[in-house]
Amino acid sequence: MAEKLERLPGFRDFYPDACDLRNYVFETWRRVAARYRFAEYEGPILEKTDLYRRKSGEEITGQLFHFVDKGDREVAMRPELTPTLARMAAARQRDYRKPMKWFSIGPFFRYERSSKGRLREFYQFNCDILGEPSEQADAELIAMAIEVMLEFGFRQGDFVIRLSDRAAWMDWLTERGISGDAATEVLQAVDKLGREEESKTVAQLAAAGTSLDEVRAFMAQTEAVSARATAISRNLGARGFGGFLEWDLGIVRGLAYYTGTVFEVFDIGKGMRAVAGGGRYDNLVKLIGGTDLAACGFAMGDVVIGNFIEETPHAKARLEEWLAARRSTDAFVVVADESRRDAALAGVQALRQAGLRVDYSLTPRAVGKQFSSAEEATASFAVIFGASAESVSIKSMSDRSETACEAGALPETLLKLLGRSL
RNA sequence: GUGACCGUAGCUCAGUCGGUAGAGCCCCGGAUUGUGGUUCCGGUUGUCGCGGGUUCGAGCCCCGUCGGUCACCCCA
Repeated sequence: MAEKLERLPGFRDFYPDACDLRNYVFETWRRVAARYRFAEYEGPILEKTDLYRRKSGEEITGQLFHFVDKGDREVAMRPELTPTLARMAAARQRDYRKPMKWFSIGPFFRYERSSKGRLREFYQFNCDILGEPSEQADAELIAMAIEVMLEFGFRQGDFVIRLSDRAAWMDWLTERGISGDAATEVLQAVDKLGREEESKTVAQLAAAGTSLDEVRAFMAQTEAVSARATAISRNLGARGFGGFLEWDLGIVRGLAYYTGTVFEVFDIGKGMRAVAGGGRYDNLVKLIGGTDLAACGFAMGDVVIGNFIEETPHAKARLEEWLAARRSTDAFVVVADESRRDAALAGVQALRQAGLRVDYSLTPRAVGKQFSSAEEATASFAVIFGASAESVSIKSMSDRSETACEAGALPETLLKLLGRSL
């Protein structure tokens, strides 16, 4: 009895349309990274499970695809790149001039129930700056995140950068003598402000030794909260990106390993979701690799940004334009007389070797069908090999005008018609 | 992990009171043996997600299970 071999839940088949969208996203990410002079790197997809335990604790294994390999090693499919980056950076940081501006695009896996924008398999664009403690690095990353969004065709009003400073929170808590679990409680309450019932928040804050009013007064400061925050606002303002910023000290980002600035790219349309997120994590490289190295970075996933593009008309239009260019065909060779198939094949190869995008029917088909295929392929020209030996006809698919030409002169003639040169 | 809704052709879906399944799209062929987007004609495809139960009889009702979607939890 043959069991149905279906795709695993939360994993993805990339049929051509989905693959085109994915490649559009990747290409856009790479183009922006190149502009900001980030170097591309990649790490292994499988790592020791301990690498993730070290950073996040044992609970993390509940959300990992992990198993014991044939060599009795506990291994896990990577759920994120930062621990790998920390390991790699710590091991070889002396080989690279600082600051190290690195980016990566690759697949990640999380064992959790999938929902909108969250699957078990997803791709992420990770950008990090290592070895630069100044907030000028944080600002550079935020600018890059904004530029990625602009490159996708998003505009002011589509998204905003929500940012906060976790270090300012830690200073504030320390001044009040709040530390350890109590500090965690406060940040957790702050994270849930607006989502949790106020009475519960009030009680939680009181138990930790502060109050909702005190917290709100602190949060009202926005970019004046710290010298670092002020510098970031000034930096981005100088670039003309001030309008994208929204200081909100309520952004704590999951109480992770962040030590300074934290920010997220937020969809302010119907989605109201984080499209990308990041921040400064100055202690992680030391924790994982034993070497002190200041670091900050952000990541953007392909699923949410893909949805956001599809839902935003002007971003989608840019995608469609890219797809049309990618799918176009310069010439479709029509074999109108089968006795000329050899000559047509020679023509196909000559055109392809000249760098043109050329297609034709692999097997004999009615001429009308071949033209339909040319139409379907959005070909600019049809090149017809008919009964009259030695000559071919180049027909414009748009205005239907035909140009006769010697078979040997086909590449030059067609390039000229396309407005390109050899 | 909790809850709600949904699983019928490759896709989108219809399927009445329980009586052994249909449309559109797509794809392929033809009308049309050397010239296109239209039109017309024809054709392929289903363990009705899977397993069990009720029934003379289940796509339909009941239970379970798997999968999908959404909300919550979480979000590195």
